[in-house]
Amino acid sequence: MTGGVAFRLAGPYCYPMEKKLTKRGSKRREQIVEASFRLFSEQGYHGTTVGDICDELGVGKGVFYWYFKSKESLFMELLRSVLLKLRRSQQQALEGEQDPVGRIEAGIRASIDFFRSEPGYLSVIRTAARYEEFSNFLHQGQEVVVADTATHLKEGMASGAIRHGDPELMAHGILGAIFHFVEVYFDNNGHASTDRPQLADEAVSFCLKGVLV
Amino acid sequence: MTGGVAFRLAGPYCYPMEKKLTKRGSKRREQIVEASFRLFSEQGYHGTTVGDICDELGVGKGVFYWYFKSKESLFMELLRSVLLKLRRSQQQALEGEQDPVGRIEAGIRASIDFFRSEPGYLSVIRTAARYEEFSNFLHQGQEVVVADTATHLKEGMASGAIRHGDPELMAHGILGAIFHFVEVYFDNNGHASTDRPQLADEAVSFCLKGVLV
Amino acid sequence: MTGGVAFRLAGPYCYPMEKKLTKRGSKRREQIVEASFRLFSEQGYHGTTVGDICDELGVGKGVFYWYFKSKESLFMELLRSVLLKLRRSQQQALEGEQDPVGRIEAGIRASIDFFRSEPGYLSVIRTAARYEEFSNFLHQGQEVVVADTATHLKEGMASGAIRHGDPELMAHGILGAIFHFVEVYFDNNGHASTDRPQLADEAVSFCLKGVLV
Amino acid sequence: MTGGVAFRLAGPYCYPMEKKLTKRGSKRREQIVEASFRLFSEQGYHGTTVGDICDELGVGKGVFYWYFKSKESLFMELLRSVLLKLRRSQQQALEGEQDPVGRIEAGIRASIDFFRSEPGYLSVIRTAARYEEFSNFLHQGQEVVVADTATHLKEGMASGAIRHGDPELMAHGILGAIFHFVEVYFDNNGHASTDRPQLADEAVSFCLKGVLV
DNA sequence: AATGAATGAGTATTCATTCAT
DNA sequence: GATGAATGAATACTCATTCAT
Repeated sequence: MTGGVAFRLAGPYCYPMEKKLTKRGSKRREQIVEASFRLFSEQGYHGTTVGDICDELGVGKGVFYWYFKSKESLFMELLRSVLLKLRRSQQQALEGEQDPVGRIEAGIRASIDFFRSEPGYLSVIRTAARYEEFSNFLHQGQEVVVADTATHLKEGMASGAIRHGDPELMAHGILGAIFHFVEVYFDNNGHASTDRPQLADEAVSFCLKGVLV
Repeated sequence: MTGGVAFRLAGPYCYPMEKKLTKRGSKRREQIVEASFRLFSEQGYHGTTVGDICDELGVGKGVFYWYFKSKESLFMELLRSVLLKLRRSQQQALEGEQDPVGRIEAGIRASIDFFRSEPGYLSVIRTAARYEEFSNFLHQGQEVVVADTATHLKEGMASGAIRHGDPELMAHGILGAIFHFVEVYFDNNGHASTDRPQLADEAVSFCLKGVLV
Repeated sequence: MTGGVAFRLAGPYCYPMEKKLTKRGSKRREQIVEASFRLFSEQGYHGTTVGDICDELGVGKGVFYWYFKSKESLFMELLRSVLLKLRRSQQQALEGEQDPVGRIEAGIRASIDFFRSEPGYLSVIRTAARYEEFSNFLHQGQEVVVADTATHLKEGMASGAIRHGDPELMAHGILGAIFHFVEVYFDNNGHASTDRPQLADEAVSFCLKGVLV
Repeated sequence: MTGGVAFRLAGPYCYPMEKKLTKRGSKRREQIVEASFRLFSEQGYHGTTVGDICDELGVGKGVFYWYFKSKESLFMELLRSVLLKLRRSQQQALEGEQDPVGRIEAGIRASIDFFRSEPGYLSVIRTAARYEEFSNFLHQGQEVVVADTATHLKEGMASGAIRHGDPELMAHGILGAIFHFVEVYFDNNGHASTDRPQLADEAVSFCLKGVLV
């Protein structure tokens, strides 16, 4: 059983354009990815034009379309890569955790650390959530995380550590709360960031213990 | 102390354009509001053009600008109206509740019922969250709800009903979870709706009791 | 021989719409003329909308078209009226002057005083000069003034007071210089007004020396 | 001391958009400049749409915006170029003239020749005078010419060649007269052009007599 | 006389994408 | 691989004028 997110890697948009790239070409491609990540984070998807990206690198627009089929497919690649990174840090965090509750806690902490480490990640995900073109893909990823978390919850219920209830719904509750915390406290979108060291502890408390005595 | 959300009613965008409208005019205005509510819900803000709205009603484009200053201001009006309605249903639900925990529960149930009653409401809010022009306004509203919920939480802590912790953070957790539930279960955005009658009960359980035994 | 400007009073746009107006109607009409004079002066022709004018008076747009055929015809009326007033003050100034040089001087002084008395007059004329629709009419008026001044110049040449030369061209020189002085020193268009008492004296000096033997 | 007009060459709008243009691109850009010069001259600024310009060349609208930031900036470029050309022909004319009166005469003749050579130049300047967006720039240029002419006048006063008086005002008189002559005699705006060979001579007479002792 | 409502052609500008070289 | 050039549909908003009441 996997302990993290198992995003579907197949499907539309999945593989980068089939093209044999020279060393120089790969470098150029990577430059585009980096520049666009920065720009999308700062200005949003529609706020960033293909021209912006090319200007940033000082290249003509043809370059963009040499490496990417479209603006949309570039963003999809970015999104997929962010989700993959998130999944990997979650998986790493779970390794070695035997206790289902411990796994959930580790996942929560890993997620918070992930978004704290690079606010651009949150930005990409939030942007993706905004547009139908991407939200389906995001949804899929989300469902996998939920299913995974639900598995841990079920284990916990079986072992008596977790109260009985709808595990899918609980998982959604956790996910919603965590994502909201991250949005509120790491937001770089014009509002003052209000990160606090104990955020992870309190988030874990909230999700695991609830608010009642 | 108010028991619900107290969205600021003053400020920019607050009052509809000052214009004396005849009965016919008010009707037309209302038609525009309704049509645009529908179209924005279905196609999003940028996906809906002023032309779409006018075509829907079979009128010239000038009509739109007779009643509204701009597309943006119409959307703001829609947004304000949705937030106001939400606030009112929350306030109604709180009336008569003495117990702080009861108030929180009532607020949660009212919110869920609200978005269930009309999926377009959620759509408008989500759309607003997407664009900086509106997200500030939304943010303000959110902060008020959070502050309000935090007040109930503090009362509960004082009375020993609620565990000690950061009330603002707890309030954000509740809000994030609820909003996420609503998004997942009432979403009409291409994904099959999966509403379930016991959603409110389980949401209340999650938020109030937590997931641990 | 006339001593001033004899603007053609016939032609297109010439008579106000044929309509019997009640006392109240005449008043309303006058209000429109006054308000639009002010607005055109401040904001220019295209910068002033029919809506602006009606808003200024707090009336509906129908009112405007009850009294005026079009925005254009209102402006023509304004223009005609300004030119008429200018002509009248010039004529008054000439009365009693026997000497042709004295007549020219009087005309110059009268013109300067006229535009100094009400900067809006200049504004209307300048606006008229900007648009083909009105510039023809203005041109006609100008030609009459020129012809008139040329007559004085010819008389002066006959009497030996004025050097020989093309009288029409001299007249244009005077007119051009005067109008430019007025524009530069009475301009209210964002540039600081720099009116100076001795302007008329110096203008007369410049123009008369230019034509004197 | 400069002997002509020293239009400010720095400031906003001053440099054309920085873009590397191929030979083909430069050609296209030049085509746009030429076509728009013609159209602006014939139809005025607001009377000429970006669409007109592109249609004239049989290209898509995007082309325009590839080479120019906006319609306004294109017109500014046109205006700046016309003023620069005018200044250059004035400067050339002054070279070698030692006598201040001679310099003034040369400047007058150069200006008249300039506008006679290409009526479109006048049209551009007149158009610029119509719109606040451009009139400030024009004003600056004008002030420089006036200051320059005033310098010559002062020299002439010192040497006793020119009567005493306000040099700035005299300079404005000359400028106003010349510009008016040009407008009246070279106008192509629907009125028959009535150019006459001796115009320059008579203009010089009028202006110099006006200022001579 | 007057009002509010409606019209609709008109305009500058943007931008993802394609193409010729 | 890369460039600059070109495309053209799309969009929000304006405003003189007309109309129904």
